[in-house]
Amino acid sequence: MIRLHDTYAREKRVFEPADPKRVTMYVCGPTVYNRAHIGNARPAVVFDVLARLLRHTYPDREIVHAANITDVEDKIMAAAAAEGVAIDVITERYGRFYFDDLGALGVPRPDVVPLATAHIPQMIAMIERLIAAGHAYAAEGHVLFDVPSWPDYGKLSRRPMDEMIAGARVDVAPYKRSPADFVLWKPSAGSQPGWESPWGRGRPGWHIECSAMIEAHLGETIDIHGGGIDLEFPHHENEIAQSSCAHGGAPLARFWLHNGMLSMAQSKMSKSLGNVVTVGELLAQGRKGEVLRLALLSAHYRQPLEWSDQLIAQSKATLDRLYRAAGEAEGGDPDPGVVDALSDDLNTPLALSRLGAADPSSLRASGALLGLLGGSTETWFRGEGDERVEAMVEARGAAKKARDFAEADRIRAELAAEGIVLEDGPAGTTWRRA
RNA sequence: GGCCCGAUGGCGGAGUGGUUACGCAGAGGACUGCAAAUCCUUGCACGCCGGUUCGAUUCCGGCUCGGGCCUCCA
Repeated sequence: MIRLHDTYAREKRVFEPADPKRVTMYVCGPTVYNRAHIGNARPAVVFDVLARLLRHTYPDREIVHAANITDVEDKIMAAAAAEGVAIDVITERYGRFYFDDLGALGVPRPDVVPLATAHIPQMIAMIERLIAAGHAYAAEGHVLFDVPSWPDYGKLSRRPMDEMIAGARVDVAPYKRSPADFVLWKPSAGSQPGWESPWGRGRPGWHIECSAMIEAHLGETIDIHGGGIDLEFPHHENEIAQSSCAHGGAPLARFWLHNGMLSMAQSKMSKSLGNVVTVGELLAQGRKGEVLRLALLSAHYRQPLEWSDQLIAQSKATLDRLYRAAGEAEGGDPDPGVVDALSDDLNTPLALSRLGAADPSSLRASGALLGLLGGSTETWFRGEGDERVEAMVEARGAAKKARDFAEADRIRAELAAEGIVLEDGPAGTTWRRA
């Protein structure tokens, strides 16, 4: 039995898929205009663990994990203009980087990866339905969602609608009926990417993308919708409004899950603040992707997590210990304690602590649920084979046998200087990279 | 200012109405030629003030501090 914290209800609820054959999950993906930072990777890792848990819990059902790519957006246009290249040069480049980075973190490509630009007709169709139903209106080339027409607006984020309508902090565009109304479609100038529509040449607003792609791939009501807590308002609120109004009031998602933010130097990791470290940079520093993954899972997904070198070092130490315990075992079933911990709203820190009590083969299987411990222990500690090191270890063994400890220690120190640690055991000497 | 979330030992981080995980780091010991790894032992906490209760870190209220969001900038 899985229990998940539903942001909408603000409590943990027992999760049971609506469809006996299929489980549907959608997670808001990136806008591809630059390299992903480690904070961007948190939802991808967290919901990958959830997908693994769902596959384990519902082996007879199809698990459909979808995550979109936003490939039309003003920031992309700005990035393309800055480099003097076409839009799709930017989106293809950073889309590829994104999946490469996630792959390094042990996150496979989701089952469905819809591109916004591949769903323009579906977006237009949904907007037309919203207009027909009286929930949207066209004005000066824009189409706006009529927020006051949807009384449940604000329920997810618990914001009183009258305040949103009354007090907008930004300048309100004159064509808006209510300050709270948001854009579904906006006009594109000649040089901007655009598509023909009933309202002229234009492009979609950000929020309608997710609603249309969810409908196209997963249906009207999905089991789980995930994303960062910073998307709760307005993005997810708007998604709910659009989808529910287009579907006669049907809820968009049965469970809303939100991950907490990563911080660095005490504040949210974000480009605008400059306190960012990208996955690519961390990998280039020699950090192993699996270490980064464990670091991201070391706190409960809803808690904020402070990213630091110490966190990385601790995660590395933890993985060293776990790989040692796992040895070269394989097969086995996941430890029930680990499964229970994950089933309780994805309690990864508790699951991690219970990994320590599992026997080797169970440890491997339990690790697989978390996307950890998938490689061989020898590779983990040594990386590529190294004949030169082997020869030095052998030479030191000979020196030891001759009780020439000065020579043996000299060789050991020489290897230590390269970050190679020797360990003398009953079965001989082994070595590893620190 | 509004809404929401959090506050646990040197650090990270679970959990619980009463005996309070786990990991890292530290200390002592075993093992080792010396180490490393491993094992054993061990010190250290529940932001502040009230309330409920036989009893609160755990429930309730207030406060302080920190974080997130506050609309076509996501």
